[in-house]
Amino acid sequence: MNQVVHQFKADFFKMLSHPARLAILDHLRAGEKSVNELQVLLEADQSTISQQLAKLRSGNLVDTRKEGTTVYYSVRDPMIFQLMDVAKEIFNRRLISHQALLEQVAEAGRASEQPI
Amino acid sequence: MNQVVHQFKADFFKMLSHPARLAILDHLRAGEKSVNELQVLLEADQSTISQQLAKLRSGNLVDTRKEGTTVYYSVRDPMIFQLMDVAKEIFNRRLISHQALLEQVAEAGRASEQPI
DNA sequence: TGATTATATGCAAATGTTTTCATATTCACA
DNA sequence: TGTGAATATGAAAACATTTGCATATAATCA
Repeated sequence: MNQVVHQFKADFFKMLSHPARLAILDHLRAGEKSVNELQVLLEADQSTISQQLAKLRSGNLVDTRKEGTTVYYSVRDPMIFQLMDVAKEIFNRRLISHQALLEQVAEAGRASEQPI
Repeated sequence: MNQVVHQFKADFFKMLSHPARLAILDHLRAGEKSVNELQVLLEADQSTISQQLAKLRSGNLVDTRKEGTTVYYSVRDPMIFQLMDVAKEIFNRRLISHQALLEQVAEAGRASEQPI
């Protein structure tokens, strides 16, 4: 396993290392969504969503379909969901300590709830 | 799935978004390794390895065991390998276009081979 | 104790990512 | 054609990560 391949894989995981992108992918589990729908679901502004989508596109994680002025996004390979599910399993097994998560949740409760 | 959880998961994937950290984890598949062994395997300098290990520690991905002045690292939850294997599968299915990988490999061939 | 080996940490420079705001493009329809 | 709606892009500021170097700690051994 050489350096180039590891760099390549690192770039792939980097795609998944932003909360908005994970949220987008989660919403796409149910099927394709338009930019506007995602914008509403994530409560983030248009430009932010569009730029995160651009990243997902550049990483070939999503496909697009245009209908009039509306662009629909969908995940290219549903196996990405399997990956996310394995990650979820790892959480459930407390690789990341329960404590740390609780602290973050408490922290978020104290601060006003923020959109993406 | 709220914002805090997505942030938490994003941080987790971020752990895997660096080539040196992925290389370290791959080497740990075979069992625990000392910092020095990893240093040799990755051809990176001591401080760099140590700081990447510090990240993996802070993310609770690895455990350490001290023996004299030597510190041995091992992965805490082997399920992380399952995650990496699913990622590999996704590559094999060409989620990431074969073309892009070839370009990067060619690029790396042109430039002199670099350590981590 | 002093020297040596193994590992960790602090800090500043270099680099990369994210956000925000403004503007551009594309399509539809009056 | 002109206007509005949906999406994309550019660029600068804010922020985070990575690297390299110097130094610190901790254990071993002469």
